[in-house]
Amino acid sequence: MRRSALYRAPRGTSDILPQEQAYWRYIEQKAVSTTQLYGYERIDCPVFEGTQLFDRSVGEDTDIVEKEMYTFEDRGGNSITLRPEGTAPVCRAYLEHGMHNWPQPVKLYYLTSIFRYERPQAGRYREHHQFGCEAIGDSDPALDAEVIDLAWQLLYSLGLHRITLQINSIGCKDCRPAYLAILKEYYAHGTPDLCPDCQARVVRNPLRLLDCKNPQCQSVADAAPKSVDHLCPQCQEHFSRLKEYLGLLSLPFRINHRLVRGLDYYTRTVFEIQPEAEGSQTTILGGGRYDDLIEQLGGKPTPAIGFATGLERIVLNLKREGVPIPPLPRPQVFIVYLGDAAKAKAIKQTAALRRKNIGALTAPGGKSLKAQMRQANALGIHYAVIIGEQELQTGTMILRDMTTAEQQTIPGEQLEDWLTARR
RNA sequence: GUGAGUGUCGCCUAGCGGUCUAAGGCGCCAGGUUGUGGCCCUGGAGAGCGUGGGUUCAAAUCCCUCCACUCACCCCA
Repeated sequence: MRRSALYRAPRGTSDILPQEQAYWRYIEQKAVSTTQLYGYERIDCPVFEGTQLFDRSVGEDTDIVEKEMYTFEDRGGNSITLRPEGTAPVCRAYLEHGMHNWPQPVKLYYLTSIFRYERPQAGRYREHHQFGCEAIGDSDPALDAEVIDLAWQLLYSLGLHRITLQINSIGCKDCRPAYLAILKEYYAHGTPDLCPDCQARVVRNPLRLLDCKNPQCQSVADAAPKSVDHLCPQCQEHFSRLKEYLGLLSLPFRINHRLVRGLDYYTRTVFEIQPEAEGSQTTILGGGRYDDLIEQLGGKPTPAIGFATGLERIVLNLKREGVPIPPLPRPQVFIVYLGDAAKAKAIKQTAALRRKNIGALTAPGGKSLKAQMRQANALGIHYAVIIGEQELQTGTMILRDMTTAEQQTIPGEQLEDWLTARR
């Protein structure tokens, strides 16, 4: 038993410890710098929203709304939900702040925690973190291509090279009903033994029939009518232009006729990026167009497209692929002292260096010289400075390079310059 | 919601009915002469074996309960 662990992080949540932070900082920095290249600006929305926002946008028949939301009543009696996805809040903000008056499309990115009540497993948590981009206010397939390009470049530049891009078009509100009718018709005939889930889907959410993973449904779904064969002329045009633009960008995409997504708001373009490696959590990044969402939320008809990617899954894949991660910066110098007079000097010197933006440490407590040196070494500090009686009297310091074990004595007043030169 | 697996010091692991007042490695702390790290050596702190119950003369070791965690299904990032 862990006596020290009377309290534990709630199921499906985890502490991101210092030794993991290099991964997170790496991804964050790359995400920020990459999106800047495409003109995105950051937005941070509240951790919770009114429950209705998600009911309306994500779709009441989706798993997320049906059984995965953290919903509760606040003290004022309002139904509140911890955000289970990032797009709806951004759209809410778009409307609330009149962003339709900004230059269109409005390009926003977010980096936040997401909450879903699920059974945790590898790459799936109750609290996880998503990085997402939304481009709101333009329907040009060139924008679709640009967003997909951004998603691809982000993952690729992180060092994930063994990835695949899949796209599909699931039509719009004009042509999808007819397609769904055809799909239902197909499933109504000649489909002897569907899994129980699919039997329910035929009525409730026929599009989802296509991505059923149940073996007995595979062949049926494979041979099902394809959405791309039943697009209206506008959607057809949109999709073929998209493919053309993706070609221009040299993005190696594959059309997956069975790619549909689990949120109801998607229209036309949907896409996913998956790692080539085996594993249960196949989707590392997913997104698509949602041309009707803003209108559904009470705005004017406003086309939009976006994607989101799970940071935990990126970390998982970075580790699996053995991608080298740049280490986080450490203090440059550790000041070691001998005796009380030297300790006072060390404290002053450490503070002075910090005020000059040089990371510096000194050991609290009455540690021996040996212990201080050990600590400097264990922390991976590049330089040690030693101040003892002799140095105090001569106004010098011993400067030791911990990586080469070379050391020299320098005048104390030169320390700052010396370190600055070697930063 | 369903299924499978696991549960011994901070981490990893040994022990599989008595020799366990539980062992080792990593890590941590302190030393290895007088002012110096990494290797090496010595010592120290640190668990009573997830929980409750049962079987037994005897349980970390067998059985059951519950709990937790992990993995997988579903779905999603």
